Amino acid sequence: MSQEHMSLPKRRGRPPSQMARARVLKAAHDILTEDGFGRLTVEAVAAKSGVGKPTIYRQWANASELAMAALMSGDTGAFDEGGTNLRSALTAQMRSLIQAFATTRGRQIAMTLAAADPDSEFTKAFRNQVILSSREAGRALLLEAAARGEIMLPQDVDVLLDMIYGPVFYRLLVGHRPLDASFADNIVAIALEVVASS
Amino acid sequence: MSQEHMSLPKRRGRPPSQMARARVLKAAHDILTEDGFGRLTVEAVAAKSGVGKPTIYRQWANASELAMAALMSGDTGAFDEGGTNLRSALTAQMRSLIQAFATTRGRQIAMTLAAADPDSEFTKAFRNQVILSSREAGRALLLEAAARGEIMLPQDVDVLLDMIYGPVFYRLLVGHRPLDASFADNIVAIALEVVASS
Amino acid sequence: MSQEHMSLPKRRGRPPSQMARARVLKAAHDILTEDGFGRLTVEAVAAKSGVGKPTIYRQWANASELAMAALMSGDTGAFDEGGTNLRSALTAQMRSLIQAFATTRGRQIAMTLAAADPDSEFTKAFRNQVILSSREAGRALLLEAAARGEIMLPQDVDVLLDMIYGPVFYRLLVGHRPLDASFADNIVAIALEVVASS
Amino acid sequence: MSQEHMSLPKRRGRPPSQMARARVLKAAHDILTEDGFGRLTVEAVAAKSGVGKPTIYRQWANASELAMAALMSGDTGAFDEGGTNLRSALTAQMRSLIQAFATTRGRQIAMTLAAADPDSEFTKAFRNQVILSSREAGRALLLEAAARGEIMLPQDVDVLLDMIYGPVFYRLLVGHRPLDASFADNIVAIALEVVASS
DNA sequence: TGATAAGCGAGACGGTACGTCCGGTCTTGGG
DNA sequence: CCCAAGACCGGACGTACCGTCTCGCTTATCA
Repeated sequence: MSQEHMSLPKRRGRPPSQMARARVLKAAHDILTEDGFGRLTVEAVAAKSGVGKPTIYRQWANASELAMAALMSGDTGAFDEGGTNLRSALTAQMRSLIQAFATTRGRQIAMTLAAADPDSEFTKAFRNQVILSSREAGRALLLEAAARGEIMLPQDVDVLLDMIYGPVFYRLLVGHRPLDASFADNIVAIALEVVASS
Repeated sequence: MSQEHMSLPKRRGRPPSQMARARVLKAAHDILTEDGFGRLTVEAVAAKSGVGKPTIYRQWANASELAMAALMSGDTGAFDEGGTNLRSALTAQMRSLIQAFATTRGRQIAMTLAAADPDSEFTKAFRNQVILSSREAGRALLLEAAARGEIMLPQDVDVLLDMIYGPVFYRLLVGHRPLDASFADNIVAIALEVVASS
Repeated sequence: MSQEHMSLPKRRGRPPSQMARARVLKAAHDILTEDGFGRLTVEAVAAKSGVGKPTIYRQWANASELAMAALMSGDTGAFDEGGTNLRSALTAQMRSLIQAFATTRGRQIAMTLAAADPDSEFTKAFRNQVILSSREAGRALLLEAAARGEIMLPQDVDVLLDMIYGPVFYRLLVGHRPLDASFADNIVAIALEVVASS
Repeated sequence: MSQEHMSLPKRRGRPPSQMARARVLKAAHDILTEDGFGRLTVEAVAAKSGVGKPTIYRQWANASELAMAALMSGDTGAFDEGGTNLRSALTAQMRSLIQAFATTRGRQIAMTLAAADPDSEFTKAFRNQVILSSREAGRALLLEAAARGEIMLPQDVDVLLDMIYGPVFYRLLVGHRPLDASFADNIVAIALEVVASS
């Protein structure tokens, strides 16, 4: 009696082919990793996947949305949470994040986000799943530690979170300094100084 | 030994036209502010400026470089330094920076940077002049204050600088939170906690 | 031996809808007269008629056949036979024919015929009903007059008929001279000179 | 002082490539003879000729114009004028004409003409060069014979010409009777009856 | 009277071709 | 020797239709 009102649209007509969708995402992902964002054209994806261009355009409005879908499709969003206390957990997460973004893929994610229509629903989903999921995981770690009384959070946690995760994208996009493990460690060290309770 | 390093090649033929260069930059700037980065094509700039495409390609390798040149051309890189002590100076600078980037122009700068070849000399100049100049100004403020004994800097100042300036680009690119004056103030407040000397 | 050849298959299942057929032909006819042959696509007919594409393809193999069916559906093939003697009857028929073809519809008939598969059974029916019916009516008039002894027919009447009716399509297709009533009269005059008996 | 006003445009910029033009026409001609008018697409011509689509569209507005250009390019418009007197000359011309059109090419010419925009300048040139040149040659033959006093022309020679040349296109397009040499002979025979002077 | 079979609309599918935009290059005549 | 103009070839765009194929629904005949 609970989920009877769930979406049972029973739409007429031939349903969209899940196989076509999967082949498109696979092809887009391959092109992205092999040739880069600049080569991810709808034409190339259609040719590589064997799916017609109109079929692609039926689901995605342009190459940017397709790129976001491909980047999301093979992404769990999970991070190694490496320990019980805040410092080790946050450090593990930051190292994992930086390792994930310090590759070609990281730059492609940045380019994709920069090129995307910021108001599209697709873009919002991409932001939440790919960009902000780490930020939310970090927020959870901080809130738990604060609940345990280990730390004192500032009134505006969002700013602190941006100061932790923003620098990763800053270096990724600007490239003035390397993205490496010691960068992760240093950010965590400074952040923990801020929330040191005493 | 004085003017040997001067550039007096006395090359034969007609010299490059400074007027053509200026018209191209003007047209590129106008297109950028009116239509956005996506419409800044060499074709459109040539048509609007009345300059031939080859003339454009002689100076800039592609539309990205042209966009960077246009964005640099009308940019002094100067910031209002609003006071004598660190907090007011840093706050004034951050507010000024955020005000400058919290517009369409800011997003175009991010898109341009994301699309540019990261190894190009042009891109490096753009980074230094448009992106990193604020960061270097901030570094100067911090170093001066440390020299006065007002603050204690961490061993790696670069990380602290990235935690101050990275969040601006993070919000600019990701758009999850607004870029406003209170954001500037909050960042400065947290940063100053880190460097509090006692 | 009487109704064995009748089509009484009494097939099971839902019979084809005569209403769908009528709506398709109506829509095709409307598109043809409003937008021309180039706009007569199966897609457009389906959309305008509210009939599904597969239903259309069940009866007609392509847009050409559909166009021919639409052009045949509103066409009686009857001509005003305006008099008792050969000259007036032939003149009346030619004037009527030219009036019928000297419109947009005439050109569409020519385009349809040119685009159709010449070996299709559909095309043959279209030719006989729309193109050649006038020629056969003319043949009947000539044979009757010859039977009355008014004229002398050449050994190959087909060539004479082609010389009477061919020029109409010639001008229709090539457009070098107008299709008007005096053209009808002049053709009849020359044709009658040929068969003048004495 | 005479041809100074001739077209010496001295246009700036790179001139259109005659080689590209020739390759396009060659490819179009080959496709026309090998696959037929229905397969003559701009896409296919571009692929076969190695010329870019925009280059093709710069010269021809659509596939029909391209087909007409290809059909004109390999066409001298000359007919064997087989003799000194009217009957043999006209017979030779008609046989030659029918032989030229009683092939696949003939049907393609008809289809091309039917599909073409009747008001385009291109179409007019095609009509004059490919369709009506034979008619004008026939007019010349008749006028010469009339000048010699051999025949009596009707007041409207155009109608007579249409009755001679129209039947060829009639049979070509409608296909109800074969296009052969005896058809040519019969048409000439009947036409000469009309102009018999006595 | 109820099963079952065929036709129905809707609509996605893989495709082909369209006509256009822009990229980056090349070739002119003119300054 | 550079400039403007402008055509070149090529790659990709996003759209229109093609003709085919599932769908779930409707309508008829036959068991």
